[in-house]
Amino acid sequence: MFGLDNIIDLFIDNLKKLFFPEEWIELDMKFSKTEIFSILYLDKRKEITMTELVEYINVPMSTATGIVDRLVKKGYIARERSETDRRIVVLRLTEEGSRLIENLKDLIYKYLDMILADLTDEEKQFLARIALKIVHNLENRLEPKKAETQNKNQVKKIDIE
Amino acid sequence: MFGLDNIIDLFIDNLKKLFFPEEWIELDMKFSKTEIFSILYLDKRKEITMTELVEYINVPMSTATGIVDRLVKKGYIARERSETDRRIVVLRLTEEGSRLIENLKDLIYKYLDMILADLTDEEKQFLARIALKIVHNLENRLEPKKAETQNKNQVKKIDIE
DNA sequence: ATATAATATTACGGAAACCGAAATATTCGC
DNA sequence: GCGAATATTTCGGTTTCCGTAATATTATAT
Repeated sequence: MFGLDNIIDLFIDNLKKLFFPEEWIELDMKFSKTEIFSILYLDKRKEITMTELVEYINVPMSTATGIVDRLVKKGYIARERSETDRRIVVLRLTEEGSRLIENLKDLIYKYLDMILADLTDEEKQFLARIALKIVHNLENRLEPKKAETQNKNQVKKIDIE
Repeated sequence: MFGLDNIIDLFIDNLKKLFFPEEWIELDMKFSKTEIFSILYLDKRKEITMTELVEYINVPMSTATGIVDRLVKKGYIARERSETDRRIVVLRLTEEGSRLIENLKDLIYKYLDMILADLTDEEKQFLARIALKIVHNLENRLEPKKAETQNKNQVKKIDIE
């Protein structure tokens, strides 16, 4: 369509190089996939409950307990009871957890830097703009909650068959 | 440095949406990570030996045998002995395996298409060019084998401590 | 020709991370 | 106080990987 066809093949061929450089290995050893997602989600939300975590990473409650167990034992997240409702467990990153995220972002940043080394400044600028656009697109496309609720009581288009 | 700093945060926040859309789920259920890499590598190389596979996916031989066992049982790859050296096992994709790859590429293509929906044609063109550059950069950076072997018997730099 | 090396499979036992179901504990709201 | 909500614990089972060692088959070198 617009010349990305063959690029896809190229990217698939280089998938391994792209997503599994040496730098990732340590991370890969330290955490499972769900653990990484849990930490990242926690970093984003600052405070979440077990139920929220379960909804996000999409695992049974018993599994989530295990995941959190490990992360607590490793010292990356803190597990406290809510003051207002003592049934609820509140998760948050410890300082070590925050440091971990910082390091992770640093790693990603350096990795990107390496990958983008060949690009000119203009290309980088352009790429940054496009990346922003893509992320926004993603957000709208996969999470149109706000828009939905906003339009909820406005107009209801009815498809006619 | 060039405006990608905050973009990284944005991307991390959307990691899950980016890399684990609904479409991927079926794939995730059907294969382990190493299985996917094995199939993709096989598609790229057309024919490989167990040893080559092991070098690529970086697992013990006994594990690789298990991986291939599963993929053979599922009908995606064929396992034959080399005619010229009967110790060697030659792996190749079956027709069903090739179809699988085709579908996978199709999936990726559609997914990309969705993600890039917001971009103008010029932006897509530009992105294609940049992508090419990045991949080439990757190839040179992580696989300078040819250059190495060429220089092998030329000069040997000796580190002095 | 025989010993050695290379290639791969098989056979263990063991670990990590997950599933799902059921039992338990605490606490909240009514 | 009772039923619902929140989370943990327990338990048996599955998958996928690890690492070691034994075995089988074939190629190569002396």
